[in-house]
Amino acid sequence: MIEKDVSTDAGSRASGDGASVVDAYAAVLRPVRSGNTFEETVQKVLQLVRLGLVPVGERLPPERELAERLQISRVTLREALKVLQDAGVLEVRRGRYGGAFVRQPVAAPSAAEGDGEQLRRRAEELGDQLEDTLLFREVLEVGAAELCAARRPIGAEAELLRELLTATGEASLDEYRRVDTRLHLAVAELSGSPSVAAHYATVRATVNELLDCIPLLPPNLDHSQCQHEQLVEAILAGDQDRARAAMREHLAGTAALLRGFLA
Amino acid sequence: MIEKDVSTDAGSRASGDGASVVDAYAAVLRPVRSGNTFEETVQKVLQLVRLGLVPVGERLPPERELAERLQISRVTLREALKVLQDAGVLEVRRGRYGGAFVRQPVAAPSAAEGDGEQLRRRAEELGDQLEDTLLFREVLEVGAAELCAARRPIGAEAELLRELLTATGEASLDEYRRVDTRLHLAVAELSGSPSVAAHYATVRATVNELLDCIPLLPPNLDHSQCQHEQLVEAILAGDQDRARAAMREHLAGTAALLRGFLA
DNA sequence: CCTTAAAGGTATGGCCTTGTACCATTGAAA
DNA sequence: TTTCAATGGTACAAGGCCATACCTTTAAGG
Repeated sequence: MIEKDVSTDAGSRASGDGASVVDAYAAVLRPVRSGNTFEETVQKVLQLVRLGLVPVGERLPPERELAERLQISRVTLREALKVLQDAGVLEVRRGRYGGAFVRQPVAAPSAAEGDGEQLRRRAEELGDQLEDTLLFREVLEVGAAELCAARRPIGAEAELLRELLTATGEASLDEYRRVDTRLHLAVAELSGSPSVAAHYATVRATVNELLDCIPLLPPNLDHSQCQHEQLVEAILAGDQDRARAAMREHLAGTAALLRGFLA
Repeated sequence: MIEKDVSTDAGSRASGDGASVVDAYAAVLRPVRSGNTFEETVQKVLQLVRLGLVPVGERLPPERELAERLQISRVTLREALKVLQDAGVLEVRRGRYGGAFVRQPVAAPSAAEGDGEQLRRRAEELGDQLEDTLLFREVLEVGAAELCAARRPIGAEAELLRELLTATGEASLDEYRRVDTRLHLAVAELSGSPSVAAHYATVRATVNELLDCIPLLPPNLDHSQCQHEQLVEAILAGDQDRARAAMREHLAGTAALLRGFLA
């Protein structure tokens, strides 16, 4: 019953009269593909680099393996690698023991342009997507922390978390972001939902791109590490509420940092 | 420092020695596209139907509009519609005031095959993806409820939630699933993150496909409605903790129902 | 009736993507 | 030194997907 306003409007709201509150179809009718295969592939490979999964100086998996895992043809993959090579992100060497190596990123000219300039440019490119990204990240990470705690990792999984926690504690400024990313990604993976992990990886790559524009200060780092400890402790204890709270607080710090530089 | 185990393993773990705990690349190196454009388009259109966004008897937006919103060519869209037409999901009529109309789904032969038979088949098709879907759904919905409460909808947004709540309360068994979906989707949209809403739509379409295999009982329905009231009340009050708790409890019911039929 | 606007139906040429097979280079190991 | 296997580099033909333009059908409204 009551097929009036709320229900029957579903159709008309989207097509004709212009979205009273929300476009009912908006969540479904989005672009099927975010670009051509080649562009998406460039982003995927960039993710491997931005997330620090392939450290500077290391090489990507061989083309044939990459193409297979990404389910694309080697030809298309190579087009993407070519672009990244031209952009100076990768260095490709031939022959046995060759491959695509991650190059040292060009030192950001942050001294030449007041801190935050580059960040603002990036943020502008993202537009509304920035807020979306930060919110989506929060949903994913807080949820992952909670699921992870609910599963109460033991054995090798618990050991992995402990190792990563130690690593973040001992990491230098240079490697901190990379190790930090690995820790968060591990939590996402130990949530038990591959989808959560995959989407987190995508979102985090975007966030890292922004974070790389601003300086990493030791005080922030100490504070961050303290929260990491809280988080891992809560997860290993199986305390969902504390895990969630610790993660949320941790994220609030990052979000505030970014918003601060943008304001 | 400590570039040992945890960090340096990133590469080798993925390529060579076989994933001690998790494959470090797993979250990133997934198929770039989940199939050809045409298949993905079929799924998108099916989503509109499964989510009840286009009710039985109503018609989809015109081909030209659909193609534009999905960012695909009309040719490809038409191939997808053709398949759905052949499958009996849509009825396409030509001429002005024509279009692709949603047909009454064929009555499930649930009487002929003991309840849950069809469900088990579907679940088997999904495999590991089922658990992933349920977990991902929980993360998205619980997170959305919390964000939604944090934004504390007012005015038209609050009104929308109230209307949908009333609609679910007064809905008949036949329309319940559709209106329920609309309510949940509204919460996801009011989270402020389009990504959350979009992914929820996808996940929910899968869940609905499973739910449509099992009978809807009035007792479950009453219980569900009670939780809806709790949820909306908490959201409108801006009470994040209660909103999260209400949503989680609500989802636990559905998950238990599904798992029960599968066990 | 006839007109007309809105919808689905069809055809063509071109670019993107793929699968497959084969070539070229390199450095470790025999 | 020679061999060999792993890795990047190249070529070609088939199919997918797209933009565009145009045709056909239908029912409301004059």
